[in-house]
Amino acid sequence: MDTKSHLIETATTLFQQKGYKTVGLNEILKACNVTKGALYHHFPNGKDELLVTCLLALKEDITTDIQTIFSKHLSTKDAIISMIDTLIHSFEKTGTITGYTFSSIVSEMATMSEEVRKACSDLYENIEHIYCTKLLEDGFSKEAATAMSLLLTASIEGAMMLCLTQQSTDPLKTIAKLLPNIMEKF
Amino acid sequence: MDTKSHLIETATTLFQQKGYKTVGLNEILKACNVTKGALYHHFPNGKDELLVTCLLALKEDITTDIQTIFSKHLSTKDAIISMIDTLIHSFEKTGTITGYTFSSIVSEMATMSEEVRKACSDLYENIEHIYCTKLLEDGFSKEAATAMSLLLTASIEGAMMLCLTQQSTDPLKTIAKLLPNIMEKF
DNA sequence: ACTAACAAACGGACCAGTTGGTATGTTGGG
DNA sequence: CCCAACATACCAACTGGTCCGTTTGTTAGT
Repeated sequence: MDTKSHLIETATTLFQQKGYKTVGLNEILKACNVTKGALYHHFPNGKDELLVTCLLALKEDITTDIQTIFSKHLSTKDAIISMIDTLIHSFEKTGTITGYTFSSIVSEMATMSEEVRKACSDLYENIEHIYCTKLLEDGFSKEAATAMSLLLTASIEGAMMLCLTQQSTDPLKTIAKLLPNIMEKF
Repeated sequence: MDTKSHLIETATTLFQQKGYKTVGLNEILKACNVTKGALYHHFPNGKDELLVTCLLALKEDITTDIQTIFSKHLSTKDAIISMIDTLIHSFEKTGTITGYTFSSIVSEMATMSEEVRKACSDLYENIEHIYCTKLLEDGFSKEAATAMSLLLTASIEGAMMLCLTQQSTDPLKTIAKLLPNIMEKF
């Protein structure tokens, strides 16, 4: 394979595994036996240009991948289930999630210490617990409350990520309108 | 205020704004006029210990904050709306989201270039578009499909973050069970 | 009341290693 | 001959971290 493609593939994997800041140029270079001269020949603007190239290629891959899954299934429901299933299997196999999102690249979570991971996990647990308690007061069943509190946590967390990337508060606003409707129907 | 607290507060803010890896010790030190000797006196294990301390303190703050909001409102619905509203206002005021989540700390999004942000934004747009198209085929109205595709994107994205922090596939599994139910009721 | 002893709380120089980036040299195909 | 495609050597800037000296406050003994 040509040097440039080799560089992109290796860098993409490393970025996904460890995050952009964590991965140094030398690490990428060593991983695919390419010298600095070659890198700056193909990417005159250095690391940043390499990242952008990786993201653009990845975007195409992910989009067609999801597109394929959706064309295979009749309803959105089935497609979503199949898609999440793919994610779950990938996680169980590799121990991390790299597909269908950029967050693994812009997140340093994978490289954080166990203590840090635990602190983050504890926070989400606290939040979910608050939600769950209130939902039980609202009259939800135990199972429904548990599932719903997770949906609340996840969708708000995800909406925050979307707001940051879009530089807009629209995602949170939409979620805020939708979640009450959903809760009422349960 | 004592040096240690000062250090924690300054570091927390910087970590939230720029991400852990991006912020150097010297930057923190300069920002609160503290020397390296003082830092390593209070945090013998250096940067990592400082981060963990920040996270633990932040966890308490966030938890009690959300707890307060939830105790003020009668139903979960009202509490969630109020909470998201707080997030939206905070975003509109400061230009970024730092509250109620750790993702701003473990994410490098804020420090990424405009090109990178755009690439991420485009990916989410692609994904949402796929969802939306399928939902319209399913018979959803235009507004419902738009809102629902955002909920799907956000909740899956959030669930992935939860899986990474919890080192478990449970969040995605729960979401996979819940989302079909929700889609059917619309 | 005076002081010796000790420790906590720093201040700041210094360190090796690594970072992204550049400048120059070499090579092989058209 | 020329130019793309590298390779090599090198660079300043910065990274987190260590070491040791100094100040300040507290305690204990006489």
